Amino acid sequence: MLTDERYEKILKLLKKQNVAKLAELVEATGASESTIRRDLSELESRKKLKRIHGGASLLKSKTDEPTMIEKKDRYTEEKAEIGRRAASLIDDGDCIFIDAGTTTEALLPFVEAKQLTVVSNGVNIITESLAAGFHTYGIGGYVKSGTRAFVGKMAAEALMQFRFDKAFLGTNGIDQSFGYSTPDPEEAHVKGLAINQTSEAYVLADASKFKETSFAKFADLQDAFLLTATDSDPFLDEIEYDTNGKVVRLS
Amino acid sequence: MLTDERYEKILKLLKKQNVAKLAELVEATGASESTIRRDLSELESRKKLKRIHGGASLLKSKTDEPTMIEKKDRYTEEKAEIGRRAASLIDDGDCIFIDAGTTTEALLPFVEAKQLTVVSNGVNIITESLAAGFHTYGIGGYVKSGTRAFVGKMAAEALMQFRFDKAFLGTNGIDQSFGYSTPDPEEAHVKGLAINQTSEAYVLADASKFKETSFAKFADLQDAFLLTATDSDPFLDEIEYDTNGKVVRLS
DNA sequence: TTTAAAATGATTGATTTTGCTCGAAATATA
DNA sequence: TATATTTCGAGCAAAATCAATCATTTTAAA
Repeated sequence: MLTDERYEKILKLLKKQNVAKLAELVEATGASESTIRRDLSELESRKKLKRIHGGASLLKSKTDEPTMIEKKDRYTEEKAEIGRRAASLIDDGDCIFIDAGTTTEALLPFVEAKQLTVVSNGVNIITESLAAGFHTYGIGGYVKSGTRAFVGKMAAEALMQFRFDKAFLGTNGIDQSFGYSTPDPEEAHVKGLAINQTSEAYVLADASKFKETSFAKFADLQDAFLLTATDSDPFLDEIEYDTNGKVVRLS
Repeated sequence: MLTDERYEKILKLLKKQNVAKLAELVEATGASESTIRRDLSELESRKKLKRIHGGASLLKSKTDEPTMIEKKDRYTEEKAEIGRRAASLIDDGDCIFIDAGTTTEALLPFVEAKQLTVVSNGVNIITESLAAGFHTYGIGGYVKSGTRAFVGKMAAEALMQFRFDKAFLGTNGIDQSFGYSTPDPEEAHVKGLAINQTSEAYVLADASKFKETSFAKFADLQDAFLLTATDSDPFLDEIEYDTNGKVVRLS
């Protein structure tokens, strides 16, 4: 049995069972314990699986979503300030789009408007908006497990049916030449469409996103206002100069 | 039994029952009391559950609405049994529709399939399906605040783009002449469409729905299988006779 | 064919996990 | 309140698993 062949078998069995005991893998491959141990070490370093005492398990843990929860804890202060500022832009009776993500999630708690129509591609946002008592629309489509955002063709088509007064978007990178970007092209597409459908677009970002580029660009800097938690940052000044004032400052 | 396997089992059982006694967990895993105690300590420190004297309980997430929780408490046993039965109908690789509502929410915890595609009009269902690691689609549209269900024209159009192996629906009334009905015509419309798009439709209902009629009819009794928690009820026999066997009995 | 390199399987001592026991703490019962 | 029962946590020894090592086999290269 070739080495790669064993790797295949191990991963296949794992996918089937989620976890596998060392003895099971020995049985399935016909190799010795030592070899399987070495295989597991190798596959672990390749990020294909996780070794556990007595065997191995798949990486993706089905039940928990550490990314969302962990992310939420960080930068809480800054995000709250961003949310506060964004909320102050909203008028009673507005029809707004709120992007999926943790930064945009900080917006709704600060909204003062009594009457508001919220459209979102984020499951978490939808839940919050309902709890706040606003008229709420979700765009449909495939739901990404990480960010819990609707993406894909269905999401895009549904989005085309709306027009917004304001759109609030998250981002993963802001770069002077590459513009706004995010890791997933599918999500980037939805963000881009949202910007097309709105009168005013705002990108909400904390300082960790400055001068970063991600895989998929969704807008030029000119296409949206940049909204951050601070008023004085040299990077902000540069952006403001480049875009003829597309930066939100606290008035 | 591997450590991670036990963790999974413990959490799964907890999700199913909300609380679990130590003895139950010992029974379910085959491990000793000491080991389960150690597992619970570990899982508690990971914030996955809360230890209580005699066992463990879920820690309630603040995103759940109080109204939802209250409703959940009632008929819990019966709903769990309905969920169990419905889940047993699902095969690996199926593509299923799950209706919004509390009764249908009891389905997912019992699903054993590894690979499953879930389409739903319920925000709560979408969240659960994601947590369970399934491929998840949401139909879009206006979100009703009470049931947190997508409704309206957008929802209907989105639904038309899918075909299901099985559809699981909730209802508010089952009547021999009026068929299946629910209070909101908008929701009724979506339910009706879902039935059109599926090979097999199942209506999940507890005994409180028998001989009730609600405002808006969404299907005739012949259009779907009736799935309840019991096998012996005179009303079931009548339905079965009227519909030529459209009642699911435990086999 | 010869030689070097890589992979394998067995062995061994170290480490981790497990189940049991027992006194303490919490809960239920009288 | 007092007493009985259950549950808990810590310590310990047995069992399972692990990482490291080394001799042997297989593979590749010269």
